[in-house]
Amino acid sequence: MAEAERIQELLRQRLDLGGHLTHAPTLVAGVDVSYDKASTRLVGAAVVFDLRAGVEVESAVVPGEVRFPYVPGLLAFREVPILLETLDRLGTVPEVVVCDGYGIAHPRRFGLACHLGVVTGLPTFGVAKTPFVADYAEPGVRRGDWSPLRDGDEVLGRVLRTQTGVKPVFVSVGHRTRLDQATALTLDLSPRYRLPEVIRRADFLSRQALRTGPPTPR
DNA sequence: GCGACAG
DNA sequence: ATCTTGTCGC
Repeated sequence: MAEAERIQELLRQRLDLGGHLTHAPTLVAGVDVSYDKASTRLVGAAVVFDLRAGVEVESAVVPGEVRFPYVPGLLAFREVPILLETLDRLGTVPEVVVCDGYGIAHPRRFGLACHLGVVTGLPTFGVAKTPFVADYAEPGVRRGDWSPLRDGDEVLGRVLRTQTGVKPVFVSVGHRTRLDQATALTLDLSPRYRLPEVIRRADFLSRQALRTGPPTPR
């Protein structure tokens, strides 16, 4: 595990926080991984949406095996392998990838979204459901309201209200994406529910494959 | 030393 | 992540 932290440190040197999405992206992908509590089986899923047309373009679902334990701060080592395979199955190259978890708002400033971004070279950002690191004040109650996620002087992300009166999500940039873009995209992708549509869909597909997938032993 | 701890 | 029904509220 000390080895993983070293790799994390090396990859972090390739993180691009200055670049940004050229303009409003059209093809946006969402990725997620589901696990089987009774075995080492896991399933990765990626869903691509055409934001302009407002429709799902395609999706990919890939089964695999757990090869790394869950350790807070090292989630990427557990999920990136299957996510790379999953993204490879896509027929299109998304302009940005939304991850279920954190980007820069991480103990060593290199969460899942940063790791996946550096390894793929694609712009990425993370949308997490629960707090991890950094402090914050509860944002306003209206959709679109947000408050900074901060650790001392540095702003690591935003606590964003995607639906009025609903618990907020935690947004942080991963690679080649700006916080304001990640915020706007998260809202665009969440017109009806708390989480981005692409994440909800990827979660659904991976979970479904986990249920349907196991060949019934005889 | 103790508690916290993305998914 | 995963285990899990009903129930409160709009």
